[in-house]
Amino acid sequence: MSGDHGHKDSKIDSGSRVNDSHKHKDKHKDKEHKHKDHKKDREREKSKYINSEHKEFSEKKHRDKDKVKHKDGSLERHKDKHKEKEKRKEEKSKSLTFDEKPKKEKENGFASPPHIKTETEDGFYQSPKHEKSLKREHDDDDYEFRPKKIKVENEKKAKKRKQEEEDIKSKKKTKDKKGDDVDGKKRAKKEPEEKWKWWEEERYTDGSKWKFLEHKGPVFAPPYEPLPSNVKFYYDGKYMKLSPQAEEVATFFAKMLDHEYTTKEIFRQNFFKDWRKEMTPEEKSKITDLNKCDFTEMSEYFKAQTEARKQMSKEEKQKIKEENERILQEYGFCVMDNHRERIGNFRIEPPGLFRGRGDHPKMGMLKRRIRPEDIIINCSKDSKHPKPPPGTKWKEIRHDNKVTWLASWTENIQGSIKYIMLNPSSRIKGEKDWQKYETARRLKKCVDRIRAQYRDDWKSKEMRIRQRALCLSYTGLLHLQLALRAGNEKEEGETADTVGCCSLRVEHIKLYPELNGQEFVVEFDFLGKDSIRYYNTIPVEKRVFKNLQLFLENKQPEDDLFDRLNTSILNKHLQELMDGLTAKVFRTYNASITLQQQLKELTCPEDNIPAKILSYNRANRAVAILCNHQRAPPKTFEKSMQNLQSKIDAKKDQLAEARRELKSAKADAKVRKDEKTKKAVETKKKAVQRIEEQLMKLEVQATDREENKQIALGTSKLNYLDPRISVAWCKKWNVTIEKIYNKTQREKFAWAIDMADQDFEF
DNA sequence: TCGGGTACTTAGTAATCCGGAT
DNA sequence: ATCCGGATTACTAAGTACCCGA
Repeated sequence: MSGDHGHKDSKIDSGSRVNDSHKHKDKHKDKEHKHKDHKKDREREKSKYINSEHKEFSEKKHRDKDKVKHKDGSLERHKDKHKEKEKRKEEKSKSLTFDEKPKKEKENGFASPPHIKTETEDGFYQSPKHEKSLKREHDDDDYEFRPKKIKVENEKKAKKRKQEEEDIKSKKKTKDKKGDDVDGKKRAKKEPEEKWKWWEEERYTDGSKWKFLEHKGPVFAPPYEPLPSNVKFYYDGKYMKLSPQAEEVATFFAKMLDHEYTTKEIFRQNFFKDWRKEMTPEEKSKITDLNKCDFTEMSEYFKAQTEARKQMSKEEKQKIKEENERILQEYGFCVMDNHRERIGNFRIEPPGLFRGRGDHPKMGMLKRRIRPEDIIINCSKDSKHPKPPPGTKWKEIRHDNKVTWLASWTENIQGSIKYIMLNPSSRIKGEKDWQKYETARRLKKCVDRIRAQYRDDWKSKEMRIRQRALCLSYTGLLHLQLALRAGNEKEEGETADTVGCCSLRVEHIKLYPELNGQEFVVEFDFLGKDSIRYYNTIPVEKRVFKNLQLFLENKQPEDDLFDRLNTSILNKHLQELMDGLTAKVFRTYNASITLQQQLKELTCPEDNIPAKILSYNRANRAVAILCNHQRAPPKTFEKSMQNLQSKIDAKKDQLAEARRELKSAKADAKVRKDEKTKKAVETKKKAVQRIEEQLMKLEVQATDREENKQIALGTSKLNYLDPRISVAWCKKWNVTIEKIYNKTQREKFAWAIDMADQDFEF
């Protein structure tokens, strides 16, 4: 097995997509040039100060992380679209070209996080490419694959690979990692097939994603059930019977009445506009003011329904559960190349009101009901095609094995396409994931080269090269150090105003020649993906600072910071530096390398298991902070902390009591010296120990939770951390994998769990 | 080069599940 | 048996990346 997945399958067969003659024309092109002076009264304030030296996490740092509330409103953007566009065009035409080959000399020292150096020094695994990739070769990298153990497996694999088209059921596996048993039993019934180790098999080299694909199509949202007649809607205080269509849309609003969304003006406007489209002419003429609409009875009705659902008897609940399970078994799986694979989202999104995140101009719009006529089915020709519901037709059936989706439709809010795809545990997702980490590992090997190069180019007399280096230095700064997202352009007025690296505007950074005793400090403050605030201050080299100053010159706050840079230019350039390198690889690389480094640093060999896990979580946390993965502090957070604290207090009392007992038992034993009392002493001693352990466990838990208040670990764990690092760590310290990954995660990372041994190095 | 389109990953939150405490 | 709260799962929005044709 080689990790040397060619990373651009999609490129291989460009243009060969079947049937791309289908245009989806229902795109929303009616963007009235609305004013975008929408107030940025962002609902999110959960921003957090991110320490610039995120690399070194000490526990203290976690505890006294300052929180900076988002006092905002300052980032208003008043743009004249036309002017803006023209300006852009003009600037783009002067755009830089990065046509030169990178130089090779090194001169390190760009404010690089220390760990990176360390990492690059160990040149593990010289083992040169055994098994070259099936796809294009990469200029250099020996993809050190994992040492011996894996090599053995490679042989196994070699044998297997012939069977390719046949049903390959790898007999013999089931080295159950303890704890899997439970799952094992459960699924054994449903899945006679033993766990398939796709990672021991050959990948497609022709750009196809599968040879055979059969599924039953998606599950549609249940049809609308009109309200009982006693649930009434009032307009201007008077009862009014709504037509079914209008009523349905009204219920969407009624269901959200408790949510603060419904108080927002944009939401209300959008909703009302779309609602009116569903009304009969009479309704339309009557209902002209949303403020006069009274949805409370509907709202009450739905609340009662929810309540009733909760109160259902066990049997009823069981029945529902079984029904769901049945649907899952029927529609939740497909057959792809001889294997039954779980589908990720087999249900069509039900109609409702669009809930954008942050300050979204389209919040409240009606998300329409999707019908079979909207659905494109993708499956293989020779499969049993899914049947549309009686009396309906699919929009189209195609057989495109260059893509991974099973069904798709065009959504009416943004006009984008939605897909039904496989679960992360599937081969097709897993391979991609694995490949992603291999690309990041290749970056690790040349990151020093990249850094050295742009530093060198910087000094170049030649303007062109210098400019290229500047672009790169932002890469160095923004991607390597800060792990920012790339920052694609977005259509204004279509989405919330958020930015990433390339789309940063002048108003998003501040330069301080001196701040808190540090020289040349850059402050970042902007809203990123999902309108999560990113705030960070970081000292930079003088040269970088000066260049940034230059960039800010003669610009308005709402101008682009990097006016000649966009993700496409950036990625094109990165591609030249390393095959498969794109902006997002830096995030993956950064996250994984940080985890590995933090684990090394934080894990104490003599710690017990809970303490080790705390260390793991802290390492994970370091990454989450780096990547700015935040969450709203759970509503119940304070209370749950209190509960935990009282548990700890109780435990402490218990411990004191146990100690007293032990003492008296000892005294007793001294006097009496018989077997019985001796035994009693032993028992008491054990009790004390046990309680001490429990106490310590609770305290660790409290620390962990406190530190986690507004940081979400899940996202990085699932998307950025090479699972093999975690697996290796578990093996090294004898921590069972279940402590780190839950069942779903174990399924997703089955490949890593199976293949990584404790020596794995990212 | 630009806009449009497509495919796929990454993201936070809401809903639901489930197990332990009462 | 029920209730509570944390853990898990479901959901779907919001990103990245890259292709294509004019």
